[in-house]
Amino acid sequence: MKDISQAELEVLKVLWQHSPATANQVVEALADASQWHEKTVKTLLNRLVTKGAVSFEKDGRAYLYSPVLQQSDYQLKESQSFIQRVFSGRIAPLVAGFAQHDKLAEQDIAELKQLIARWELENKND
Amino acid sequence: MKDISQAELEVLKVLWQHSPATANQVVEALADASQWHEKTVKTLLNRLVTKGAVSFEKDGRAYLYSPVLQQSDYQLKESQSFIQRVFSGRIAPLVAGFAQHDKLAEQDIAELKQLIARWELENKND
DNA sequence: GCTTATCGATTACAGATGTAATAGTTTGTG
DNA sequence: CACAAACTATTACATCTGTAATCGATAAGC
Repeated sequence: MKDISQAELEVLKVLWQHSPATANQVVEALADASQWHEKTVKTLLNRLVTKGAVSFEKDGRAYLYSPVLQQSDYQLKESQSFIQRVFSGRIAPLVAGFAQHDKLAEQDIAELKQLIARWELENKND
Repeated sequence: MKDISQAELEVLKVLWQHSPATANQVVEALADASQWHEKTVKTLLNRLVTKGAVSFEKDGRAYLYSPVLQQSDYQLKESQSFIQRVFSGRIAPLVAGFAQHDKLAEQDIAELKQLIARWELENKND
């Protein structure tokens, strides 16, 4: 699968939230957040189809688009490549950077603690 | 500062590890990891200079290159934009994804626990 | 049935990027 | 001093990306 560009990602996000969707529904969903012309959004949809990240089925004259690439798969793959590229594969330094610059909220800490606890339960083979 | 491309980043990494460095030193440092032609590396160095991410001073006929953009600054900025783009700004889901796919090592957990502890010390105003 | 509005498909075009090759300049060497 | 070697600067070029406009088909209304 070819890389998804940043503009394409915004379109994909819409489909992840609600699919299948017509091109116009996607255009409308993006109307608030972006200033994209309808033609632009349709080009992006097309490129996503070409890249295999989105599929469609005909519904009369219009198409109904659905994501093929799932959000969780995208997130995992992008996370891994990002962490590899920028932090040589180590995840803690990323979180540490956030902590140092006050980008961590109470909620983040709580969630991190919880998932650490879960991890330790499942890996109690110390 | 214009965006640093992925190829440019590899060059920057060399300078973060050792600077100042001549173009040839950078070329050699990249010789193992990549198949880049010498000319390619020099083009990338040039683009980094144009983008303001790298500076140089003349040393005879050759230049000595140094990073202007610091690694920690780059990491923080990229992390924030990545987390925003891919995880709507929440960092815990990223770590959770790693945990679910067994991408977390003992050491990662240890580091995370430690930084959480530090965070809680500094934010004991609950 | 014909025309028009509406879809998707195709084409456009400038800037970024990957990956070099060539041109121009300086310097060490004979 | 002249020439060659070694640097950097400039140029090249295909592909990807952002951002649309135009073309061609088709469905809906009159």
